[in-house]
This record gives sequence, C-alpha cells and structure tokens, in this order.
Amino acid sequence: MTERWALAPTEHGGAAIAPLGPDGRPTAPVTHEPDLAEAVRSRPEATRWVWRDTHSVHPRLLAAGVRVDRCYDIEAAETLLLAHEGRHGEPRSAAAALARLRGGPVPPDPPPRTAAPGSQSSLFEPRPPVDVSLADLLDVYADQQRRHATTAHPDRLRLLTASESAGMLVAAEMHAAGLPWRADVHRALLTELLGERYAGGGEPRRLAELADEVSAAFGRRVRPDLPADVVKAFAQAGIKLTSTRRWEIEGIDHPAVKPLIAYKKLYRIYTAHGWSWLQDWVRDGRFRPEYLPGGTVSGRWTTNGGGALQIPKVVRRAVIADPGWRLVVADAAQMEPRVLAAISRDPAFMEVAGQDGDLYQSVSDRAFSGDRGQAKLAVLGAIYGQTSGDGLKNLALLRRRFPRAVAYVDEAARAGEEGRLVRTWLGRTCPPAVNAADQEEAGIPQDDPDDPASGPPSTYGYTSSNSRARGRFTRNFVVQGSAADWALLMLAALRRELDGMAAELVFFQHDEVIVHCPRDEADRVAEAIRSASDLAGRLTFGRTPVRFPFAVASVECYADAK
DNA sequence: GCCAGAGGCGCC
DNA sequence: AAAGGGCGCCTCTGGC
Repeated sequence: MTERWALAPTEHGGAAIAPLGPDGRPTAPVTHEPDLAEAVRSRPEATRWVWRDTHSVHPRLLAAGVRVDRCYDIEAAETLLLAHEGRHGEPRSAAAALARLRGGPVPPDPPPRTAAPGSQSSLFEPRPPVDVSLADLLDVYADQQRRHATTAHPDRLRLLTASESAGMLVAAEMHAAGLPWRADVHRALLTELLGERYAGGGEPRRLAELADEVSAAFGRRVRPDLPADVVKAFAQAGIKLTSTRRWEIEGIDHPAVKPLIAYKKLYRIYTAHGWSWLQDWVRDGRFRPEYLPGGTVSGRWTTNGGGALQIPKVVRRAVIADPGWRLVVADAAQMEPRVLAAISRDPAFMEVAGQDGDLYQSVSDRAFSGDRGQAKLAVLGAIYGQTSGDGLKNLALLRRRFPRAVAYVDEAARAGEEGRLVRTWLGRTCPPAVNAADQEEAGIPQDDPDDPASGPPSTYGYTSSNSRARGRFTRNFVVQGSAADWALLMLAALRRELDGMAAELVFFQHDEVIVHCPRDEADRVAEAIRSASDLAGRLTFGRTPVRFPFAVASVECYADAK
C-alpha cells in the first residue's frame, strides 16, 4: 500500500511535512520537523514523498544515508503537463504553477544552473528553498492530479510522471555514486595516443607531427584545426570542398587526407576528453556528471558539463571497476525498432520484434532476401526520415511487408508537417511548431519562396522546407521518445531491483546502463536487468509480444564490454 | 573582454 | 551509399 507524504524543506535544515490521503489532500495538519533527513528516516511507512523538486531534497537525504522508495516531483510533473497541454514554453516552476492557479503574475523560470566542473557541490546549491509553502504546494499537486485525469490516457501520463520522478532520484544517486574512473589509466592512454606534452604548452607531440604532415602534403603551412584554412589549401590543390567534414574528405585522393583525418580524431580527444577534462571532472577515482532527466524534448537525458553522454569509445579504457568489483554493462539491443513494433502494433513487425535475436536479420529475411545491411538502412530510414538515396527504395519494400509500422511514423510526420502536436506512447509531447514569422524574428533564415528547390508554398504558414524538417522531427520524436519512456521505466524498475544489494547504478545513456557491483553480485545484477526490462515492457506497452533483450557483459573495464 | 553563431565531431 | 533524428561541447570568428 502506497502511503504518501508531502515534504517541503524549511530554513536551517528542517522540513514541513504532512501525510496525504488517497485523494492527495492532507489528512493531518502540517507539522514542522527540525531535521529534514531525520523526518524522512523516521517514517519508513512513507513509500512516496511528494515534493517541489527532487534536486533540492534528495542530495541531502543521500548525504545522510537515507533512502526513499518513490517520489512525486511537482516541477517535473508541471513540465510534462504543460507540454501535454500545448504550453511548452510557459514557466514550469512550482511558483509559476501556483500563480497560474491563483491568477497572479507568473514569475519567469530562474536561468538554468551551469555545473561547475568537477564540483561535488553543484547539486547541493539549493534554489531559494522555500518559495512555495507546503499548503500551496499541495494545492498545485491537487490541480496536477486533476489535469492528469483530463487527458486521453490518464494512466499513461501518471505512469510517465511517476517514472520521470523516479528518474530524478536515479540521477541524483548516480551523481553521488560516480562512474569509476582511473585517472592514471586515462593519462597513460593520452600519452599513448597524443604523445608527450611539451613543457612550454601547446599541442602534444603527436598532434604537432600530424599537423606538420598535413602542411608537408600541401607544400605550405596549414592549420588543420581551421576549416577555412583547410578548404583554401584543398582549393589550391584543385579540389573543391563545401566543408571539411570527415565524410566529405574521406573519399579524396590526396596525401593530406590521411594525416588530416588522424589529426581531427586525436584533436577531438585532446580538447574534449584530454588532460584538462581529467583535471576538471575526475576526483577521487570517480567521474560525477550532473544528469538532467528529460533534458531533451524527446525525454532523453542530457548531462550538464563533462560530456558524459559522448565519452569516446577509446577513452572508455579508463572506466575500470574497483578491485574485486565488476561493471555490469547492459545495452538494449535495437531498442528503437522494437519500440516502433510495440507502438504501431504492426503484426508482422511485432513478430520480428518478439524474438531476442538480431532484429535486422529477421527483417531482411522477410523483406530484403537476406541483405541485413539494406534492411537496417530501411528501418533506420523510416525512423529518421530518410529523404533520398537507396533508403527510399528500401523504404518501399519495408512498407509492403510492414505497412502499419511505416504508416505509424508516416502519420507522425504528416502531423508535424501540418503543425500538429505528436506524443510519445506515455504522453510526452513535442513542442509546437514555430511559425515562419517568429523564426524570421529569431534570425533563422527562411527559404527563398522563388527557389524551385524549396518546393510548393505551404498552406500552413511555414516554408515547405521547414515543414518537411518538422515532419522528420515528429517522425523521429514518436519513436525516440517512446523508447525514452520505456528506458525510464526500465531504469526505475532496475533501481528497485538493486535495493538491498551493494550494487550501484553508475551510468545511463539512452539505451545502456552500467551497474558497479561486487564480483559475486554480477549474476544477480544481470538477472535484475532482465527483470527490469520485462517489467518495463509490460508496464509501458501493456500486453505485447515485443521483447526488449539486453546484451549484458560483466567486465572489469568498460572498453571490454563490446 | 564578452557573447552568439558556425563548423565540426563525439555519443545514441 | 549517402549524409535523415536527438544532443553537448570544443575552437575560432566576428561583432560589440
């Protein structure tokens, strides 16, 4: 039985609390406790805590060693509800929600905090702690309950709100735990790849050598990190480029190409994950990024500083379990096509996605006479909105064999082009279209209406190219976002599965989790991941034959997981 | 000196 | 084979 309590921090580390009845209203007067963590610790019967925002409460509980089972994050809920109501840009703070409820002036949201590099403390800097009283907070909560109930699928949106709240708990816990990071291994790797640094500063040896090779190949001094310089050098060699992107340079027959590409790859590691990154972000053997659940419109998480979701594969060699411990690395195999099967309920596609094996191989056996590469391209093209090339031809094949799956994303694309909103399976809602006049005002250049390449004029007030771009966005949104719905439930389920074990969730990246655990817990953790996946599939999509298998590896080093 | 935007590339 | 979706973050540039 869920017993709900509401909590609001007060000055000097205290808290106002109240027990809630089944209707979400307090069943006893608000009481004041001198110690927030103790107030929670002494009420193990409370299985869900309702509070303004997880960020300003949970780190204090973690620091005091207090675990909460579940929470309801009012500001996360407000964000989801506003988007669902088509009011994506409105302020989402509890104070703003209260002002809308009472008809007062709505305060703008505070500017987003920027994480101090490597800080342990950014999570502990509370916003103005008590800008809304507990009684007022509970009025906002009651109103949110009402708004959930008025949606087309209240159960789904409630589930999403609960999961988003659970994600907030996980985010704070992963920040506190940190990803095991061996600075000594990272340094050795940097020296191996980039060479020694010179005492006077500047680029490390290997980068300087590659820059010299590029210059030698052109017969003049060229700075490989300056695109304009590279384009000019190629032009002088008789080769016209529109950019210096790798895919454009790769095919060119010129001696500068090889060292240039090598330079770009190493330069990236040097600037984004090199010595200064290490200095800024790794403390006491842990990398602690600040995770922002729902940081993107589709519901995927972002991180604030440290580039935690873009760790280059080669750098993962520095992610090493503590002695006697393991990293259980689990990757959801072909998550997005499986999600498309579940949300479209295409019978043939569900059958393919109902097996744990290689989905692309099954698709190709059915529609592409065994050419797995073509099948994968077609499926990804359908999800991403391929507009040209072989993908289109393959898309036609896919449509014949899996008509409902393709129709589902086509409809999402049409909705986007027509300026309508689309939603994920659980109800996360895309932002509204921005009309052409507003874009012009914001400095976004518009198509030339006289340009035949920009197509016929649209009837929706958007240039056709903008409209098509929004179609690609909404097409992808329903799949990527529903996959994020599922991943969020999986994460919440896994958090509960791990309760009582020494194992800790230490990383989450869209369709992949890492759990750090004692060696003899690794098998139980792998089993917990499978249970969490099954439960998430059932809870998110109801009865469905679609399976969401994980590739699970128990390793000492992250780089060995694949 | 600050800031926004562009170019580029890492991850999914 | 072509360059579709979502992000964060780095450098450099050019305007103020």
